[in-house]
Amino acid sequence: MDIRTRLLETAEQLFDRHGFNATGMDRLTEGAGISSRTLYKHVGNKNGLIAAVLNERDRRFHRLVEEDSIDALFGALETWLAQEAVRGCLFLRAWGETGGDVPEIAEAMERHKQRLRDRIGDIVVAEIGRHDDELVETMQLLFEGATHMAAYRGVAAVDVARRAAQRLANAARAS
Amino acid sequence: MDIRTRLLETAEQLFDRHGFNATGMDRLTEGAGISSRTLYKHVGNKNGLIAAVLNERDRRFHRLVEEDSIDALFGALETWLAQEAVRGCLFLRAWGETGGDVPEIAEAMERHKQRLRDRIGDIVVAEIGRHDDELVETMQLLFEGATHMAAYRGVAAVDVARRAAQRLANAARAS
DNA sequence: GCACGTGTAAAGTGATCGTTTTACACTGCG
DNA sequence: CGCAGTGTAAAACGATCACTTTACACGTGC
Repeated sequence: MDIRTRLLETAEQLFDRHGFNATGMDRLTEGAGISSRTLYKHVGNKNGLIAAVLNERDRRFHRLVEEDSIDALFGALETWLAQEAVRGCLFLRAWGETGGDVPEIAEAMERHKQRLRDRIGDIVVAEIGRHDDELVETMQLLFEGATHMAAYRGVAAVDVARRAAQRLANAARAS
Repeated sequence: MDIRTRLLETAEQLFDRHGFNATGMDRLTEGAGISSRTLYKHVGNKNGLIAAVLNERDRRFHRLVEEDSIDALFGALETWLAQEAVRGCLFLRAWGETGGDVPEIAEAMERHKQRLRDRIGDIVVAEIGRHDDELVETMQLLFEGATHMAAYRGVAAVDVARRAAQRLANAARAS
C-alpha cells in the first residue's frame, strides 16, 4: 500500500479514537510504520496531516453516496458508523479542537458541510421533483443529529433519522 | 463572586472557545485570577475541572428548560447559543477529546444525555397527551442536529428544528 | 558510476504540558 | 496569643509535545 494512504488511514483511526491533540506524532509514525522525517515530507506538519485526513474522508464519503436518494444518504451514514466507531462528526471535532483558528482545517470543515448540503439538495429534487429549502435544511439537521446521537446511542439513531426524513419527504410530495 | 464559580465560568468559556486539550492550566488560572495551587485544591486535577464544568453546565441547562413544551426546549437552546458561541455539544466534545477514556467525563456526558432524553419524554407527554418513543427519539435527534448545525450555520438552525418538531408533534396528536 | 530522490533510525531542539513544591501573607476563631 | 485554613506568587518537576537534524541505506536513471 502507498505510504501516504497508509499514513492517512492510520491517522484517521487514531484521531477518531483518541482525539486530535491527544494523538502524538510518535503514535502516528509508529502506527503507520514510517519515520517522522517521512511523515513531515508528506504532509508538512500536524495541521497539514489533519487537513489531509479530512479531505480524504470527504472524498470517501461522497463516493459512498452516489445515487441521489434518502436511502443512499442514510445508508452511507450507516456504513460509515459500522466500519468506524465514530464519536461525532470528525470535521466538527477537528474544527472544535483547534478553536476554528487553523484555516486549512476550518476550510475543510466548511467545504465538507457545503458539499453535504449540495448533495442533500440533489436528493430532495430527485425525491419530490422540485426544490424545497426547508426540507433540505431539515434533512441536513436529521443527518447531523443522527451522526452525533449515534455516538452515544448506537447506529439505531440512523434509522430514526431515515424514517423521519421519509415522512417529511412524503408530506412535501403530497403538498 | 465565589472562587469556584469564577473558575468554572472561566473554564467553560475557554474550553468552548479553544477546546479542552488546547487550554492550558496557565490560561485557566490567569483567566480566573487564582493561583494554580488554589485551582488544584478545588478540583483535584484537569479532568476533575472538566467534569465539574460539565456538571454545572448540565444543571444550568435544566434550569433553562423549566416548563415542559417544545418551545421551552428549543428556546433554551437558542438562549444557550446566543450567550455562548458554542461549537457543538460541549459534552460530546469533552468526551471525544478524551477518547471516552476518562470515567468522570464519560459519566457526565451520559448523565446529561439521559436527563435530556427524560426531559423530552416529559415534553412529549405534555404536548400530545401520551407516551411516544419514536417521537421522543426524533425530537432528541432534532435537538442534537440543531446544536451541531448551529455551529457552522448559526442560530437559524434552531428554528428549523423547532418547526420540524412542531410538525411531527401535530402529526402524532392527529393519529 | 555517480548524483538524486526516497526511505529509516535515532538523537536532539526548545517549548509547553499538568502537577507539585516552597515560601509567605491574611483572616477568623479558640 | 497561636494556630488552622485559605489564599498568592513563583520556581521546579519530569514528561511529552511538535518538529528538526544528523547519519546512513537503497534503488533508479542519465
